[in-house]
Amino acid sequence: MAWDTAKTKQLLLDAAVQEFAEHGPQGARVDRVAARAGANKERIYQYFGNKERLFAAVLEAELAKVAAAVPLSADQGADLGEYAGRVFDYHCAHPHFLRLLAWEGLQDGQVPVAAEDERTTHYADKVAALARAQASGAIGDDLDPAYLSYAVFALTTWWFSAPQIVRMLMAGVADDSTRSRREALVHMVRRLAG
Amino acid sequence: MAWDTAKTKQLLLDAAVQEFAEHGPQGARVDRVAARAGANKERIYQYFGNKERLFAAVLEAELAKVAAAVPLSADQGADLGEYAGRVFDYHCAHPHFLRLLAWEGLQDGQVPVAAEDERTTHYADKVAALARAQASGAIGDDLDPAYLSYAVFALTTWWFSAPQIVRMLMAGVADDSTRSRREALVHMVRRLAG
DNA sequence: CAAATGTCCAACTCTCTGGTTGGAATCTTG
DNA sequence: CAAGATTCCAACCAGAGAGTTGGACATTTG
Repeated sequence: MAWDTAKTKQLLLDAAVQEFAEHGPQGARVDRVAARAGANKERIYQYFGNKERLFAAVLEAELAKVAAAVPLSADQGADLGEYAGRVFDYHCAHPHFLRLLAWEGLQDGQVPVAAEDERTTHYADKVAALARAQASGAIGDDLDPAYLSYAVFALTTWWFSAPQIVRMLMAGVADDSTRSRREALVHMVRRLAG
Repeated sequence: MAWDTAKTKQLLLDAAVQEFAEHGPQGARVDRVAARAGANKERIYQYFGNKERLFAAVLEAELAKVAAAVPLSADQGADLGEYAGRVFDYHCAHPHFLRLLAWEGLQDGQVPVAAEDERTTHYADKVAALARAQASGAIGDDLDPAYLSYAVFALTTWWFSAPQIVRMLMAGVADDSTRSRREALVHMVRRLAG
């Protein structure tokens, strides 16, 4: 049988995504990643160098996915609430992504953020799209567009970042389904966008 | 000299707060906690049992502090924006607390949340205060008070939960000082409260 | 003061795990 | 098909770090 190194590498990366999302960069076990992928531990060091760089590779791969999955163009920015809803939907479907991001945020200040320049321009694009929507009058312009997008991301993702707090906070809510969370989110973002 | 075990225990707890905030439950090193406190590692096992229970003790201690520091009574709830501002100020002054909470949120689903019942009623009180403020007409009532407090916490804390993303998001903002963040936050919460 | 109890610490154990290695199997090339 | 390169893997290594222990010292109690 012919070698299929690309496939092995992909299997390892997928396994690593799961493992890192569950346990974080510290708790993740290289052996477990290899076992999940049905490959040998040594392959990881051959392909990715070490655990730290494997984590970086995982982050970059997932960032690319999410960037492609939920674009924000100028016209879509017109209904910011619905955009937030779509981001929310994405995270519901791929709950591991925000865990990876959360772990990245908690990393030691020493380790550089993965693909920082690329991501910075990516966010700049989003902010610029909001600025255009404001200029066109589609949404209110009393907030700096960067702060407005801050609000969108904060409101959209905090369900996933602090699930234990959300659970305690929502203990008394009659209907706290995913659907009603989404509705509340869309409602709140629309109001913020004015 | 008389033994001062209470002091040693407190020193260990303080050191553990720092260590866990910086490195998380996985990355924290028991030896380092002992060294920071100028005590012996064995004291930790004597007083707290093991690393996991030390982490729980750390969380409970800090939760008690924060609950006492930023109360939300019905009348204070009238200006929800200013309440959010005060919570923001607290976290600026004690940045380690939200890191602890973030790590708690990422824990394995297996380990029980520290002081869950107590915290649940604590949050229920806050939500009830908001509900009263809504009933009195001080703030708008088109949002479930639980979702409203979700928004307050999400907007107030995401700066700290995802600092790397905030940094990239704010790269193009002329004046992104703590002050302007606080102003934007108060403004956004006021608008949400209607 | 002497026994009992509690506090402290240096040194130890033992498991876990990131990373390596030597060699076997597989593929490519001439 | 032979030589060289590449992929694969089982076993190994070394260090780290959670948790323990044995005994020295301090304090209380009778």
